[in-house]
Amino acid sequence: MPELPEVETLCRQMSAVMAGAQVRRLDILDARLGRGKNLRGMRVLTVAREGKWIIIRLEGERTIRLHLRMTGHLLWRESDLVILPHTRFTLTFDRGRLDLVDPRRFATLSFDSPLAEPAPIKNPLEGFDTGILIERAAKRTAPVKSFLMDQKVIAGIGNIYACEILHAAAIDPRRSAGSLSRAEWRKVATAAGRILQKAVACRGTSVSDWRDLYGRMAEYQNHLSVYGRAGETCLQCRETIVREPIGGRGTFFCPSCQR
DNA sequence: CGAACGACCTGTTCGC
DNA sequence: TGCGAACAGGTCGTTC
Repeated sequence: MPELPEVETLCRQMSAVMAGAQVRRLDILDARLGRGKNLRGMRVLTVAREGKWIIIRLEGERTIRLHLRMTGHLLWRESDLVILPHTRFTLTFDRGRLDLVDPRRFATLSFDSPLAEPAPIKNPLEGFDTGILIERAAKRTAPVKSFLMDQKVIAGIGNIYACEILHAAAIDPRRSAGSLSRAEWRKVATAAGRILQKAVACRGTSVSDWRDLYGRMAEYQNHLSVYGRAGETCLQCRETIVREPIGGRGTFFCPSCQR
């Protein structure tokens, strides 16, 4: 589910409501998430995003690391504290409760674990270095779309935004990453920066069931050019958008203006 | 090292 | 209407 803009949205909203707050209790409802910790009385220092990871830093060098994978949702609730279906943990504060709701149970939770090796482009919101892209893509034969989604290279881009970025850059997603010219990588970098920034401003993309921390729909789904639009008309050239699997993932593109 | 593919889960949508 | 197949925002492990 959530890619960089969705996770960024949740982190900003959590930071606003949780920073400085004291944990009352943590309850793990799904044993798949592992054992909980006694965090009672600890204050939240910061809530930050690393790629698609959510890092909650607490007093005493304690951290909670959370990854929502495909269907993880986080909801902040202050009234009507009924446990919704598929709730996997609850983190209770004096002023409200943070719930993880995750139907597919792919989300993961860990405590105090070491940070992963940062990707060369660890925060696409701060801009891209085209040189790094070219260097890392050299000799890679996998499709450029899979390359954009490789978290070891760029942290945060997933299926929706990879499709949108390549359409904006007019690049065929099936081309090998190593085949793009410098000028094409510049177009990709520019498109990626612009699209991700705008998606953050829109609080993400609500395809199917994504909602923000307060259960509200996002806005970027109203700006999608290709994702989810198979059979519809390309707004750029009037050709029909197609869907074709790449790397096992549904990929949407315009066969006419993406070359 | 990189690439391809199945596995992990459950719910919803699609096609006959 | 009903039923099985296909599909879904993401990674990870295995095999070649």
